[in-house]
Amino acid sequence: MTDSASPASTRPVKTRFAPSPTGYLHIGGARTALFAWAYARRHGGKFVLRIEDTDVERSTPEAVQAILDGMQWLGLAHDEGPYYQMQRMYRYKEVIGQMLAAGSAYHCYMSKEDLDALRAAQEARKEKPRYDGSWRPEPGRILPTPPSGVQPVVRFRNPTEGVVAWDDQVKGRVEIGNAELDDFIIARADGTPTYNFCVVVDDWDMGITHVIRGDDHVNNTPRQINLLKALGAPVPLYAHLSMILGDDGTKLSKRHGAVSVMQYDEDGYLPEAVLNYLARLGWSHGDDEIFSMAQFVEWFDLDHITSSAAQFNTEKLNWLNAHYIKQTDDARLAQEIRRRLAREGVTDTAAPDPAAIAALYKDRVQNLNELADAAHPFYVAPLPAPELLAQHLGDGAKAALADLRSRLAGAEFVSDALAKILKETLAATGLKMPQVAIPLRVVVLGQTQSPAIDRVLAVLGRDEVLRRLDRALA
RNA sequence: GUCCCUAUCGUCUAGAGGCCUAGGACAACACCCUUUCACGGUGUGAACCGGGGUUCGAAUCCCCGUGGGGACGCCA
Repeated sequence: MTDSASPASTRPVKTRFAPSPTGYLHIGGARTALFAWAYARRHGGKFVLRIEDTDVERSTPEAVQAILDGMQWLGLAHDEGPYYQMQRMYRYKEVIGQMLAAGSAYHCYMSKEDLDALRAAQEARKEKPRYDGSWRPEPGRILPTPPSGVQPVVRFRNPTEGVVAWDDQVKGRVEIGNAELDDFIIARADGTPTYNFCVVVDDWDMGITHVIRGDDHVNNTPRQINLLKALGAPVPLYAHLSMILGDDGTKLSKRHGAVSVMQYDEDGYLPEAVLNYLARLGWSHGDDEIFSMAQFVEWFDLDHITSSAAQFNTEKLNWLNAHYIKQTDDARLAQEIRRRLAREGVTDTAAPDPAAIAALYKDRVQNLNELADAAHPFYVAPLPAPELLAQHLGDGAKAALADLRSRLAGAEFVSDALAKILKETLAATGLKMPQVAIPLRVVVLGQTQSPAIDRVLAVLGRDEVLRRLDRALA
């Protein structure tokens, strides 16, 4: 048995991102969302956000918010939803009722304890653990009498023969024998429906044509296809994305590497950089490495998704981030400087203009926090470390700085003029540029390294430069 | 244990039988630029998991190993 011809390809494209709100949006989920979003955009279709919150124990409103925040930060806007599965209970119950009536589902009274014992016995025999069908109705078969006081679960009457197959848009054709599957539970004893069932009803009701999701769902796909067929619903196309491994090649977990996308904001990454990085992680377009989301949407296809797992590489992300920071206009970077400095309690950023500082540093930093760190001494006069002073502020250097100070008093504070004055001091003292520039940097910024010192002085401004010079020479 | 997926430089990848002496990017290294450090520029080293087939020809197709991953829940 193969796919019943599904009209998926003739329906308007509709994809979905369906996270369960049991934690934040992590990098793997973000990539899945990005691909599903891009596919819908690429084909002029719709992108649905669906919150799979049927696990009442673990779902939290905070997690829902975290996912929404993450999507917003990335700029992945949905066209429909968010739908909440808990709000669709009436529909699930309706479909379960229909299936029970049609005989494609049945009540099972096996207790959890008996089920566990069954599984344990099967594992002891080195068999694949599965339900044994003891409550499955068959023609001519007499079922046991339901025990009193036991609330039954509802199981799907899975076909016992043949194979389920689909042409996975990433992995190619996948076939799984029905003999490998068992009659899985679609409604718990308390009546709440389970994952595989909700997904199927939702994908059907919402008209999902392309299911783009993580690799870990490959094993659910044959069950969902069987369910879809039992319901007479069209079977969507499936594309299973392989997982993203941590920087060290091991699986991402909450304890290890699977950080919230919002952590990237915290760490100074631009969403453009994260998006571009994610787009290239598991998908490619020839040799292209740097591209906008508009370009990505134009290029994105399922054919060029890699089928093997990819290892996350922070260094490449850093490179992209540095690139995007260079491209970003100074006004936006100034906002980022303000926001990040404020986190450290530096709120007075009136002067110098943070945009001027951004211009000075944007092509030498890898992330926004470095940019803010660079800006910090412009607002808070640094206390140069004693070692630096000892190393760089000898008598010769002090004399040179004193000479410079006297020339600076009446100078115009623009970099060209300042560069000229610096050269005058070199001529007067016979020193080389680094012999003056480095002590100057130490005194003015508390660091031995900075952009061209004339530009730094110009941005810092006369009053502040003279004040810092005087303090050091006192 | 059973089932499923997977395998090209350290990493992300190009590659759909001859265009491959395997290309690009990050990282590394070297040199250049330089007012320090970066940025930038140029260049170098670096890979088809192993074994069998198929074919005139295989990184590309098939099989078997091996490695890696996933699934086997009244979680999603």
